[in-house]
Amino acid sequence: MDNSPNTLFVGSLAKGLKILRAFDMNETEMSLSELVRKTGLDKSSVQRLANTLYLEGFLYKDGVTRRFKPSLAWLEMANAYYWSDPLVALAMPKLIDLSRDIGETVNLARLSDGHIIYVFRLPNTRSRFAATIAGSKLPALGTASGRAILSTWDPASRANALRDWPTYAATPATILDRDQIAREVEDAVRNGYSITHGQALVNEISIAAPIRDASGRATAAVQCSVSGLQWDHDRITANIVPALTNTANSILIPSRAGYPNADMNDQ
Amino acid sequence: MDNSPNTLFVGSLAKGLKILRAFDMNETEMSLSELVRKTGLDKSSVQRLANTLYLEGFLYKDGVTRRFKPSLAWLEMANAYYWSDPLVALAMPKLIDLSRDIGETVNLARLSDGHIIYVFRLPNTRSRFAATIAGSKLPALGTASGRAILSTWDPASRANALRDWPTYAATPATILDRDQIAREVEDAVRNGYSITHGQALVNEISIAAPIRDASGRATAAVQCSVSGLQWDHDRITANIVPALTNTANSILIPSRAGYPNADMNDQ
DNA sequence: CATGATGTATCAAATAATAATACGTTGTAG
DNA sequence: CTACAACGTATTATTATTTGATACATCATG
Repeated sequence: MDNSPNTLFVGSLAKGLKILRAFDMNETEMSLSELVRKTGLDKSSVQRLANTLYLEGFLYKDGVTRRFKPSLAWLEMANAYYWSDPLVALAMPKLIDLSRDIGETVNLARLSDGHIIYVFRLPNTRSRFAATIAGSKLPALGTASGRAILSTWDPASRANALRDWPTYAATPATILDRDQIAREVEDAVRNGYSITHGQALVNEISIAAPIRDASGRATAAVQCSVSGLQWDHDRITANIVPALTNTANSILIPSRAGYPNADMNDQ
Repeated sequence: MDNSPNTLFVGSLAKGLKILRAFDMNETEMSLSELVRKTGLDKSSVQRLANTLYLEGFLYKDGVTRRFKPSLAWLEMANAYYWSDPLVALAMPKLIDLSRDIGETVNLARLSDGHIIYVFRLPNTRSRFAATIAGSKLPALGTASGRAILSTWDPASRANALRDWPTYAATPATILDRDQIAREVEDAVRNGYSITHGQALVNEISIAAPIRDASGRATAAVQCSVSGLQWDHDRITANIVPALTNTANSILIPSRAGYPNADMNDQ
């Protein structure tokens, strides 16, 4: 496949990871042959690799159906991530306060390769399941968080992102026109926050404010999601935006002592 | 090491996983040589494996310090887990309601190999960071959730667990005496819930109710954590316990069509 | 009962991972 | 200012490990 024929590259490990990545929202548990189909790997390889993952506790295996699925070890990995990302510890208490304040769902979003990943979420109302769990991934250009982040970038980087980042539809209302998205980002530059209607879920309004680093540039955002059936633009501007932007602005990312602010996560 | 000399076992993959597991609460980012020390693997192996994990996007690498740390891919794995565990979708909306009701932190806890893993958490008050992030792992016998779960087991299995499961201290107040823990479990059998004081965090009171499957046996629990400085036993019994047990009882795990209720996760 | 799909087990062949070694850089101590 | 130690990186011959073809077992279907 895409194996670098590099001597510093362990193909078997990469194949194993490919099996881990085969599980997602749509494929929550898979048989051996389904894994073969989805990964494109050899049957024998999948057999050995999946078995290894099973023996190592990274996959559960149903004794009856023989199907594999993710194990709780996957959550322990998330836990290790949470400890490793300084922004999480920094933002968590403030987002908890914000969540209590406005009584609506708030999220911490991070940028990763043109996509937004929700790092943690504090749901306050029943909502679509997808909107309540961490680790969800969306094209950044289609999210309030992505646009809020972009609004802090210099014009050149912004233009590149607006040209290169992916866009695909999540709901019928998803905006795919890059010029229109560019205008939304311009709005965010002026306002200090971004707002979207039904981009990820129908009738969901998202409001996001960027979390700037010492240089003023953002790679993360605080996002609030509310129901379009219960909130209109005026009430959002009055009751949510101030608290949201305050929260985002109060999160001060320390530039690493000795080094310029190099962030491992962004871009 | 502990390699099964099995032909269905891929050693390189297992070593790669060992590197992933090296990251935890205490070691959030590691250099090459730190990884060598922590994993016990050969320097060259770690070099190749870590490099592979980096190329595959499972580790970030700081360009300046050359240190590795978990990537956002670890959260995407958590996301796949959430989709794969039917209990999560079942419990999430009810826990959100519960969280609003009582205004305190509620968790979904799962049993895994004598330990409790917090599957998701809905924090409502600032608290110790460790208590706000998913994927945390604690010895089941030391947690309200673990005891609530055990209280639903038949006496024989319960006795085995009380004998075999690990116990180690998380706070100075942690109870390590297995006879005393057995009495706490007996209390839970009578009451339908379990309550602990300062077992995981100082001054934290935890209350947990078991989530029973069709046979009446539990491998998961709803847990609520409150501050011992603000809550006493009476108020907890009056204001939290009813809502908590109601919530837990309202979560009905469907036995899989055609199969007896075989759960891949437990024991 | 035959057929096809799937999970499991085995084994010879050779590819792909190994670990020793050497090199370049950085930071510290003498 | 030099020497040394610690670390990350690169290279290579050797060999062990992974490979994938094959065969067998089990189960569901018509």
